[in-house]
Amino acid sequence: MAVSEVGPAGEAMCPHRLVLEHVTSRWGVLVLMELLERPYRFSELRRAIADYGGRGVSEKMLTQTLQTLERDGLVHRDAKPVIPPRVDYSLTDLGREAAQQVKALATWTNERMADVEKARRAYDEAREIQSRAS
Amino acid sequence: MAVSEVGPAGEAMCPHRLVLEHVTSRWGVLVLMELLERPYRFSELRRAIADYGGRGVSEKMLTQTLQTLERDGLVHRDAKPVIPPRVDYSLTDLGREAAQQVKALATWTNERMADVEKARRAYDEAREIQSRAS
DNA sequence: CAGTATCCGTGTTGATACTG
DNA sequence: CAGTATCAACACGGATACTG
Repeated sequence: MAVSEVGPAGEAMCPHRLVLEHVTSRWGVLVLMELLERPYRFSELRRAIADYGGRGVSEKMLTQTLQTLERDGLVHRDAKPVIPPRVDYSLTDLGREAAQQVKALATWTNERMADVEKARRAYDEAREIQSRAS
Repeated sequence: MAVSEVGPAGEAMCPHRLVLEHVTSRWGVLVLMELLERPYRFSELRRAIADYGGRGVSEKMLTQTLQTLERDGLVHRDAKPVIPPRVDYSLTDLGREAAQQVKALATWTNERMADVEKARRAYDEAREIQSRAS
């Protein structure tokens, strides 16, 4: 069957929001950023993403993410008819543009991390004081 | 209790990925983009987001999103002690930077929509033909 | 290796009711 | 108006087993 055409709740929404959701999805972000560096094979990509920490991505989710991005024309899938199978994933021109935007966002996040953490400490401290006054 | 400190699955991950998830989250994206235009009150923001289509955001999710973004230092919350209550939300300088990145991504998505839809048609057609050869 | 298919737990979400 | 609290549903994501 076809890859998901609708949002999580199945409701209609303007089409460009869907693409935005695909691109900014949990694994979509990481896939695009990795592929920005170079093409990857399936398992290779899975390992690369695992290095970001956490549990990493399951085969199922990676497959799903790649299919969605391929369908949107952002990722190119090159399946070589050899045994054992070999499939290379790379970005299309369109995908490269998307990935660069995502990368910019990730870079910004990285640069501003100190400010964010400072804000978080201030926020938590304020709440701490407030709850103390119960 | 404190606002979510961990990812969906509860696992540890590098801190900047968390911020990225907050910013690119389902409602985070829309909140940031709306606030980039001007400050909003709570319900006003809820209505504005509903106009994007779909079911819109629930009060709970909007609250949660705003709290997360506030804690990260991206959103400023200004609660006036009046009756009935009035709370204005706006972007901090940090938040404005984030929102601009997000906006750029959304704009790109919008501009490239035609290409994406073309790719989707091609993808679906290819699968159609393949399934016909069963 | 690179998937697909299936089942299933659980977290995220949303509806509802309630408070200040 | 601007939330908080509680509960139920459902989609997401993961584990496993299987295929080409």
